[in-house]
Amino acid sequence: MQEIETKRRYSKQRECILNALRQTKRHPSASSIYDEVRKEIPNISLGTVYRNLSELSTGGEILKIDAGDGTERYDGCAEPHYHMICRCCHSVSDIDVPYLKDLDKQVEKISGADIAFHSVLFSGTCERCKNN
Amino acid sequence: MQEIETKRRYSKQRECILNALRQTKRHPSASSIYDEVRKEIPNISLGTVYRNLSELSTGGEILKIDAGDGTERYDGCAEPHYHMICRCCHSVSDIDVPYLKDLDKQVEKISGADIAFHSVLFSGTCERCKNN
DNA sequence: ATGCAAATAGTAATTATTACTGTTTATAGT
DNA sequence: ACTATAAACAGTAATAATTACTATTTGCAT
Repeated sequence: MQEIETKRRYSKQRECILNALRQTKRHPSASSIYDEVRKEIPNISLGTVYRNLSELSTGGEILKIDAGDGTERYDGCAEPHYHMICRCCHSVSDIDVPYLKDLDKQVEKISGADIAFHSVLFSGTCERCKNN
Repeated sequence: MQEIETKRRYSKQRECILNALRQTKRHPSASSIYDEVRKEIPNISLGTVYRNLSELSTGGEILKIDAGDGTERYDGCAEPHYHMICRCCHSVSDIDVPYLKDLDKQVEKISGADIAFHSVLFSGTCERCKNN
């Protein structure tokens, strides 16, 4: 199954969005990325941010994370990995445990489905919030 | 840590919502639960559905699942378990593998956070869609 | 340099969800 | 059974995140 070949053109906006994402360890929402890139391109449109984020994410260059709190977050690191969201401050952080690829195979067997990947979201109280 | 004691009163609406959820193996969204319970209580309000769903879910009687497609889904089975969403038909199904409770402990150690639980969402093509 | 489609800015529309308000109703105390 | 009280309600308005639309700009192949 080949992806549809779309000739993508360079755009200052997309480059700036990608840079902003790669320069942070946070997992910003679309609107905070918007705030960030506006420092560089003051009249960039929020729609442009959304369009590029979803394009980059379907292109596999970034990761889209469902934070479970009603906002999508984005991750400049596209390698599959797990996340945690703090129930207190709603920050999203990377969790450095190996991706359980066996789990996908196991689930394929028992469910009959094709599994592309899985995501794990830990929920709890982050170290900072724990110590007030 | 004790939950705040709220004296809850019976309501036909809440009972009907809970029954609707428990009678299905699907994982309906708020609006499809609304459609369902309207067969029984035609003038029920959508706000009532949302209010009861979030109350039942914080009360631990049902599960709220982030489908990763912009809608929250609800599960009448409150035991923690994993789910799969089909990228084709967007149906959510239960995945019958044991909950990895060791993972929570492991993550607590390496992250310093308090982990309450984790959720796993498999993404792929369900058996039905696979066979068109 | 020119033409064309991709990408954009700005705005409007949509969707899911929450908040508000005046009315109804479950239930505890008489 | 009667009454008072606050939980729950229906109906509607408001909010928030995201997507769609449109006329204009721009990257890039010829």
